[in-house]
Amino acid sequence: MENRELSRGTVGTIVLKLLSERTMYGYEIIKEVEQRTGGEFIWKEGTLYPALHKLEQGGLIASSWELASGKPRKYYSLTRSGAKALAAETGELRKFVSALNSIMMLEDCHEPA
Amino acid sequence: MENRELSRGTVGTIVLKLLSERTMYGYEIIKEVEQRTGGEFIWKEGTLYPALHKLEQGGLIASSWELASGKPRKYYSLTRSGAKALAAETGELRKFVSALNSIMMLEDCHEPA
DNA sequence: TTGGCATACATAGGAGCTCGATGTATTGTG
DNA sequence: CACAATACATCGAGCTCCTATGTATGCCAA
Repeated sequence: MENRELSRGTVGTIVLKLLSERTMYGYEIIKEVEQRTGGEFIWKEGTLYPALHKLEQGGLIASSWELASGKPRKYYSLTRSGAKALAAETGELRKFVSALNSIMMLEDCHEPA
Repeated sequence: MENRELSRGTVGTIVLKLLSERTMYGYEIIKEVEQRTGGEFIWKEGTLYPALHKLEQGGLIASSWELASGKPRKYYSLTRSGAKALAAETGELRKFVSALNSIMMLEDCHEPA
């Protein structure tokens, strides 16, 4: 993404969303985000790890170290509070995009099948 | 908006979009944005005025003082460079929303009429 | 075997943007 | 006549994300 300000405020919500689908570790999240967005969102370690720590401190996610192919990985999972936060933030995001469209008229809609 | 980070990076683009429709002055822009978004985007003076100055410095908009009902107003209009920037930034915004949807699946679509 | 790359964690510092607060001044209204 | 709305402007605070840096392991190729 060229405009580095746009992604602000979305990192935490995206992490919660991914963890609501399955347990994941940090590096895996970075790669998953990059893949799903077709390389549009490329997060740096300095972006994700502090965000994960903050989410854990807030009790929205929980972590546990596990061994995979000899390397220790810190797996994160969504807590009940995290699920609530995800719902709330998804609503905020939806309102934001809707408001943005009311002026910019981006019309990010798919063709009917 | 509750999440104050979301609006980051969108102010300049929204201003360009509004000025592409008609010439406007600062205070008018604030009210127009508030009205069109149904109160979702409420910009403060400390948000808009520095943004306007930066856009003008960059040559994307031009200003001229005019008198309306005794009060001096600084009217802004889009320059040719501004129109180009608007097109580019609109594309960026569209890609951003699309990438966001690829993970969050907000589906901000309207019902067919 | 040794160098390089991907993997995997982490933190500190800097930069940029928006908001809150504050200031000035005029117009319209109750 | 006081107050709200209009209309401009700036400064400092706060938050987030990126760059840079550091550590360490596993794997593959030369």
